[in-house]
Formats: sequence, structure tokens, C-alpha cells
Amino acid sequence: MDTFPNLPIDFRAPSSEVARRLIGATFLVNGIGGRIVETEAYDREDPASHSFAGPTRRNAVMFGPPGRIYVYRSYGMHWCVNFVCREEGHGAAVLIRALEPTAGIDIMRERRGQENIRLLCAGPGRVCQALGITGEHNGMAIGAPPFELLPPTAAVDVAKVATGPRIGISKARDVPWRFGLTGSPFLSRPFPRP
DNA sequence: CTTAGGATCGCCT
DNA sequence: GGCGATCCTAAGC
Repeated sequence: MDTFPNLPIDFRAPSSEVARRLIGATFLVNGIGGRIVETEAYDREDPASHSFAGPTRRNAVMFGPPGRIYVYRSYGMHWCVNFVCREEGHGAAVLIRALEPTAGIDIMRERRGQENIRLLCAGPGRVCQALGITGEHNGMAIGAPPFELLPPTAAVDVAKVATGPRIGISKARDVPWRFGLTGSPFLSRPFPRP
């Protein structure tokens, strides 16, 4: 049986592993999107995670089946998108932080009011605005329309995936669960030098 | 290049 | 009532 139809990744794996394996995959909404270049992992026993204090109305999807989309509103005005991981009831997810735009670039420019291709999808709020993701997508399957997740066209060298502390959190700042394609100009921010 | 402040509101205590 | 898994603009070095 196929638990994850149309998905190139086993979302039952730990979120840090999924976050790493998502780098280089292509994420599209209605055919618009690009290559994932930056992610962050969140887990249940993780003070920075929305799931840390247990299920609430907002984070309910995080405790649902893996392979679904968890969308939340950030700072009252931006949407951010996650992919749910682990087994049902666990409360783990991967935040999609940045894409290298590859498909529907002109539409993304229009939606963002931004000409610079580097700034179309460089940040979780920008990703959702460019791809047209809103709270209406919360709980939907990653492997079904309007979504598509395609494997990397070429194997991503493990040595090319940078890790570092997550952005914008106040708790668990030392946990290196931010992942990104080293040197990509489409990151939300560069990774700190080792 | 880095830092500061404002926008804006749903969510949880 | 307080606080963000953010973004934009402006100003300083």
C-alpha cells in the first residue's frame, strides 16, 4: 500500500530529516512555484514549535496525518506554510522558508508587487504570497491538486546543505534545525559562517 | 552592509 | 493583555 501517493518523500520520518530531504525538491501550487532552497524543522518536544504546548485550534493539523499542509497566520498579516511529519498525533512539521522561483514567475511578480526575482520567495510569508497559499489550504494533502511536490531533478549533495539556528524564534535558539542550499541567492538570509 | 520601528490581528493565558 | 516560525522602509556606518 502507498501511504503517500504522489509524494517523493516519506513524511513519517523525523521533521529534521524531512526538512533536509526537501531541499532541492520542487513545490508548486496550480503550477506556480519553484525549487525549495530553505526549510526549518519543528517537533513536539521543541519549545519553539507551535505544537509544544499540545493541540489547539490553530495547530490541529500538526497533530493530524503526515503529508498534509499546515498554514498559519504570522504577525496578523502573513501566511506561512508547513508540511506535517511523523505519525498522526505527533505534532511535527517542516516550515517552507524559501524557493528558487522556476514556474509562473510573472504571476508571482504580480502577486508580490515585486520585480526582483530574488525577493519573490525569500521568506515564509513571501512564499505564500507568491504561490497564493492562504488559510483555505490548511489541512489539504500535499500530493493532490492544487499542490505538487516533485523530487530533485539531480541528487542534492549532502555537503551542499547548510544547517544553522532557526530564524525569528526566541526559544531553543541553539537547535540547528534550519536547512538550506549553500550559496543560493534565493535564501531568506545567508547562513552564518562556521 | 546592519539596525530600528511600524503595520496588524489571531491565538492563548 | 501580550506576544509572535514576518515583511517593508528608512536611516546609519
